[in-house]
Amino acid sequence: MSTARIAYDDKLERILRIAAEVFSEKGYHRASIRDISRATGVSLSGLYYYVDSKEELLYRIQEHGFGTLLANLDELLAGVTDPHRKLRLLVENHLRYFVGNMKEMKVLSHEAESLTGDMREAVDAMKRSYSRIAKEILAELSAGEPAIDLRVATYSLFGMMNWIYNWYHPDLDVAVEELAEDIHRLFLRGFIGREDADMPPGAAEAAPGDTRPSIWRR
Amino acid sequence: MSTARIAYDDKLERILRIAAEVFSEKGYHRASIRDISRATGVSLSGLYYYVDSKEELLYRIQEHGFGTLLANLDELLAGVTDPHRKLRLLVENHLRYFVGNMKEMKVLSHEAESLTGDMREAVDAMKRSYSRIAKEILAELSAGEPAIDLRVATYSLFGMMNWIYNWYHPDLDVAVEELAEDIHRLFLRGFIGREDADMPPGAAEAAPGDTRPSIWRR
DNA sequence: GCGCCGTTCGGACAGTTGTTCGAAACGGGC
DNA sequence: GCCCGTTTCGAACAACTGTCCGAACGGCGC
Repeated sequence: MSTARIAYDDKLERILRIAAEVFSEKGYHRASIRDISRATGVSLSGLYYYVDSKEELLYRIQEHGFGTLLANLDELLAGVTDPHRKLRLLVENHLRYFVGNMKEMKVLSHEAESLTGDMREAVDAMKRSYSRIAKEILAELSAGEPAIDLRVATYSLFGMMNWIYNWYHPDLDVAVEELAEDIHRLFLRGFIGREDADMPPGAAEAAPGDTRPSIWRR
Repeated sequence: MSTARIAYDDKLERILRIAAEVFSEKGYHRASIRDISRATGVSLSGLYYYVDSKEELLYRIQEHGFGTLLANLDELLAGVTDPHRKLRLLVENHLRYFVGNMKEMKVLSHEAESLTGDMREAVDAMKRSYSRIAKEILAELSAGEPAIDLRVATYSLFGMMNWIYNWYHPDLDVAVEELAEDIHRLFLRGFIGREDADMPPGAAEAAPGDTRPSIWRR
């Protein structure tokens, strides 16, 4: 019974992972269930044993990706009070997962509007709490006198980070560590205005290398 | 004869403008030619008198948008030598058009991969020359010792600017002028590191208010 | 060996897609 | 008033879409 459950979960996970690849390559609407059937080796109707609809496939991919991103951020931020450190951890967490799961993250970033109804709302809610965390960190960081509109700053940060699926190639470009460092520095100096003022020692250092290569296996 | 030509052009332009709206609302693949027929009031087969295929519709929208963006940038940069000033003008030009033509620009940003073959290549070529201009400005700006990888910096800037279709609402958010100022400051300080050093007076000032509200009418 | 139940799949369904074709309507110049 | 090139459209096409149904399969407990 338990081994059957595990087999079921494994197969579902495999379907989701491959579906994410197909969606990221062709786009959600252009990709057909038949494409996913072909890519997974599971028959057309067989897919419907694991999932109720094509939309649920997209939902579970987004839910899974965003859930992991959020959970890991919570874990990383636990006990940390210094906002400089928090920002650094957020950027690093975000980019590490983005680069480590480019296909899935492209689907998260690019297919935001492809969900409808309750599933759309559920994912949007996660997105809202994620950006609220970021916005609060920036508010602490600017401490009273934000020279730059907080909404503009928050979404500029996300823009820098989420845009990478449009250009970043792990083979050609700088490694993730440097990418995270560059984007962190770019944003922080721009936002704070003065270089590293008030920053406690170690706040800008990289987090210990907790790689966790795939969101599908923890 | 000439008035007929004008009528033809006007109608084609109207079709493209409305098609851009439909594409931006439903996405290119989810929107059907029938949707565009309904929105424009032109019959299904009537559309094919103006355009050879659905893909050409998308192509002409992207071509038109990018072409205007590039042409106006060229015009603005003509004769300007100071890289600080150039950057400011680039950001302002980009954001002004983005905000003034949000629907079309969303189609440019979001449907980059929806074109194929030669049309894709043609638009990609425009995109390449646009980012080359930006990259060269950043190279001049950093003058020999770029603390941040140039590719990372360039695409971070584009990320900030192009992401706005995901969050910016003209009614709720700061005006375009402030948006451009914030993003310009955010990026410049982050990239240069020291505040406004070496910046000639007036370089950070806004360009004269040449609004040009729509790319479809010049 | 038998029956059960979780799993798999071929084949079909109705609806939608982009595109085409031939004919009709239009309008300016004779 | 007629003619001819431009413009418009209804109707149809084949291909493809997401989803569903009923039958078959497989291995496990008895």
